[in-house]
Amino acid sequence: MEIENRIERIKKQLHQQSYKLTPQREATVRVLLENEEDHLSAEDVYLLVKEKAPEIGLATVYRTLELLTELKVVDKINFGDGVSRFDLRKEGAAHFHHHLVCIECGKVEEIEDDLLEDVEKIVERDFTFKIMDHRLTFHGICRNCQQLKKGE
Amino acid sequence: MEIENRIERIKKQLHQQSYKLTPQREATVRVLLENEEDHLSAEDVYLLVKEKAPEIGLATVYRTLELLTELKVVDKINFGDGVSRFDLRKEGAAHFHHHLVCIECGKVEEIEDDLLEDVEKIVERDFTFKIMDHRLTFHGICRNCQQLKKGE
DNA sequence: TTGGTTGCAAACAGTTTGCAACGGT
DNA sequence: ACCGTTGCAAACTGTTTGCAACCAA
Repeated sequence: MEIENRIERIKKQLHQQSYKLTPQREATVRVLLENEEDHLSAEDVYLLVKEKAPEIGLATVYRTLELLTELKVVDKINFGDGVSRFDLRKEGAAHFHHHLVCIECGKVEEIEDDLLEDVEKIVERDFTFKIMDHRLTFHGICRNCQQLKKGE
Repeated sequence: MEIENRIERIKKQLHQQSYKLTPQREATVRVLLENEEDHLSAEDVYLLVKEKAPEIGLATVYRTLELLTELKVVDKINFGDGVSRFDLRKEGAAHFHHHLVCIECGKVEEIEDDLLEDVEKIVERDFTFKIMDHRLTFHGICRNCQQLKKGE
């Protein structure tokens, strides 16, 4: 099963830096894996983890998410409301994926395609800037809301 | 003088929506104009405004910045620390400009060029997503820090 | 006199931290 | 016994809100 594999790999990653995959941490990772497309906030993760491990504390979830961010297992993102969201990094993905945020319904869609190769070349050349990562978000109206507006 | 012109224009924009350019608001706008390249946080703005108008309250600054954001005079941005920063929109700029954030020294550089035209066409076509605005940030190492690293 | 605006303080939301207790090695 | 980890509560930070006072039209 895919999930078990990924947990095993994360476990090894933790061990390499002499951290442990405690039950609380495992439960947290499991929630992230099971809701991979969902852009959960720390609070969201907390509530979901609580269903399986009711004794867990919010602080532990925060600490785990911070740890996972350091290990680059997840990315901490921020769509402008004051809330951090956490996104699993795809295996071997060199770059952060992009997001489409609908300003009508708030839905967030992900784009895996690397659209920025050309743009990055230009930036690196013209600004002598060594790019390590990027964040690209489009704000607009999603397919669904476009349909709804037509019917108005 | 350039600044006076821009204030005059913002004043008109406010009046059109029956808001007033009060002394506090003017002082706030002035600070933004005088620190145009600086990506100030609300707190930053507050401290700078206080030098000229010591009686102003933090809440007023927040309310003014919110108002200016609504009017699209400024853009509210967010580089991942928990702080909102405010950036004057260039006159007539259809799109938000881009940023280069240096992960060594924290400096933020701006790019005015619209690099995303082609990418946007692809996204609008492939995802049926009507793009209204975008945010693009590159994280990496700036010219300066690259030099410093060479010398190590 | 009305309605937008202000300053202050209190409230709030998300996040972090201090600390004593816990648990595996 | 040690040391990383946990849960809890308190602290903190950035932001928002309620409200009485204010001020220009």
